[in-house]
Amino acid sequence: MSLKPHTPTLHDVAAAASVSTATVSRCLNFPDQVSESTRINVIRIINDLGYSPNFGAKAMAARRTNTIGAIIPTMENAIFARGLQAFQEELRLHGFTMLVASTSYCPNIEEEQIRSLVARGADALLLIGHERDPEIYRFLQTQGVPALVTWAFTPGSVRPSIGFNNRAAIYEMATEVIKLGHTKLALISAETAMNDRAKARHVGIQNAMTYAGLKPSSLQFIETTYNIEDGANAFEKLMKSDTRPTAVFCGNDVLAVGALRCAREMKISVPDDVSIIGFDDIELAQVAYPALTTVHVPHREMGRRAAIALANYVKEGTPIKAVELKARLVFRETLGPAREDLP
Amino acid sequence: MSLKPHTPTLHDVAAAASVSTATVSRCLNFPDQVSESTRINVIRIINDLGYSPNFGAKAMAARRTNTIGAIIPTMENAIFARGLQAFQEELRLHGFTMLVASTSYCPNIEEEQIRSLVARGADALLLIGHERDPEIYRFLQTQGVPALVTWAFTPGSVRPSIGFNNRAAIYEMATEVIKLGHTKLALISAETAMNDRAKARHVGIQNAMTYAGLKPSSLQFIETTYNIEDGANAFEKLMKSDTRPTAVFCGNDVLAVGALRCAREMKISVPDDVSIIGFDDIELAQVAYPALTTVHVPHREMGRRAAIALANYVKEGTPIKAVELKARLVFRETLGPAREDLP
DNA sequence: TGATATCATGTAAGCCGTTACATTTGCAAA
DNA sequence: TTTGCAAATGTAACGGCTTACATGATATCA
Repeated sequence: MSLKPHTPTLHDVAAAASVSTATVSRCLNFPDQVSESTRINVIRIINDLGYSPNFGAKAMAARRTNTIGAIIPTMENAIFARGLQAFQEELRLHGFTMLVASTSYCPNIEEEQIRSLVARGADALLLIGHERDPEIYRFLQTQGVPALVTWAFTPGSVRPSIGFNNRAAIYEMATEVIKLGHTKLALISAETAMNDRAKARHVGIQNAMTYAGLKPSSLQFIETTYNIEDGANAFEKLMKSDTRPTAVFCGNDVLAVGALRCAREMKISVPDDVSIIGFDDIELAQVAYPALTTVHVPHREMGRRAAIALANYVKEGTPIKAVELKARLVFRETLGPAREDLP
Repeated sequence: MSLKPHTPTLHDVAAAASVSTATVSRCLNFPDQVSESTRINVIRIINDLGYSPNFGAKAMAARRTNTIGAIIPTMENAIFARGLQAFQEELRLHGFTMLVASTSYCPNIEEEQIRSLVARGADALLLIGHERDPEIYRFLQTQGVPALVTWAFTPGSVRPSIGFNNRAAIYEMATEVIKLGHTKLALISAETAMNDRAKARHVGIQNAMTYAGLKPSSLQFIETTYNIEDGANAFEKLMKSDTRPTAVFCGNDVLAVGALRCAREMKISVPDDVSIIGFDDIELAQVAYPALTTVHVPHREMGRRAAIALANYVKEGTPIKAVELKARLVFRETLGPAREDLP
């Protein structure tokens, strides 16, 4: 319906400059293959006409888009924002453009987005976590689109990934928590279906409990979606249960902040009455009051490394090799020793 | 370098199904124009082959991409996230896909991104704020790509926009602040160059001061980038100046939260010693402690309306008409009466 | 001076879909 | 059986760009 006022094409430029389309194309893509005089002339005409190459046509002819797609669960909170920012910045340095899509943590939408980005000609894909329908990996295979998994590093996984060991990181934290005398633990988690990170964190805590002689089955476990509100609700439920935990792990900082808010509303003192532990260490964590004890994830580093690996792979075919980064415990103010006087 | 294992094309599907490419195309785009038997057969083959249409080719042939681009200053914080989410959701309902790009508040990058999205065939663009090089508007004109401005509604502007009146909103807030006895005001703002929203907010406060008989030039004004850290630094500077303000407006909630953190570190009580006012009302504002008094921006509504307007324009040519939404003052805990006993 | 290498430019064949238009098929009515 | 029409399918042009290959012009050297 929007009747376009004839967008100028390569042809138009070529005609106006009295050269062939090939020459114009070369002016744009291989300037030094063209004599200076023609180049200057062509460039001038390009500007005059307001010419802009048609991406689709270009992609089709060149069979390359210099585009890398990133598919993340959500843009709503800052969890992936920083890593993505770094990814993009690094990609840019290598001459690539990033295309983002988000899935709302829904596998179907993820599949749709993957297909969409592939159709759009993404030269490669950045994915979060390993776990997804094998059909999808097969599809990527047929389409010849390499995909790199981040935000997770699972030793011995088939596919290379750049990330950290979710299980080990939370295991370490849980060990510290237990050392402080906590025995009644709870975890407010993301839904673990098709989410290997969430699963790994669940297992990590249980491992630590087992190691410390606690019954892993005593870990109170709530799955929920990732909003501040959800964190608050889950926390409230825990606090009202008859086996009130003394330490609450949260699947991420957003949930933890929600829990914190709920505690404030319920006049439950943190960390005196209950400890709260986050995950990710996004800015929110430092700003929260009391400041959140959490697991620091090397977002930027992860993004940067992923960009480099992917760029090199697409440009030179350098095989992608897995990289394990370290998550780090950050002790702030929401973790304290367990109260002894509770029922 | 990445030698692709021949991605299946429409032709391949057609050959395998012993029909023409036209028929396959119709199976995908107008299923009811095809007999059930062939359709089923074709679909099966499409799945077998893992065929996926080439976006570029499709765009070129159909001269339409069903893609709408959104160009926002940043994804790092949540300011635009919610609005964008709503924009995308609504777009999806209308059969469009959203492509996002961010500019880091840099006009050059913005121009680059606009060109990139146009080249990618965006049927329309969502832009934040009015102010940009007229050259860009001319370019969009030549390319026949409609653009809709949001996050701002400037009465009497040439271009239709869907947003709120930044000046009026902050004017209202400033009036309330002044009513509480504050006379020494400060504003921690985003850089105002090429940022009409920031400018409008600056002017809005000054207007309110003038109206109340205060000297607008007495407004202490700091321009900075948008990070928590920046908010903290700017706030510290203000608190150490000899004309310490009693109320500090912040260009957004992120800066305000930074200011809040700094106040805590400096043992300055909020709102007893100083009031802090945010802008946007992102989730952060409720979670902050003390909870932030701020200006609520109708993010989701804005995103939704923009999506509807753009979708209808692209599909049916319905002219886009400007919509003014209302921002709302939200009084929480960081605003209190001015202290009288200060020097 | 003629042979040859070098550089700038042109020609035209794709890349992969969509769609206007043409053709074939199937079936009901005459 | 023939005619007529609608439904199903096919044919092929086109969209904008890249690039292998061909051509033409200049410079280099023996």
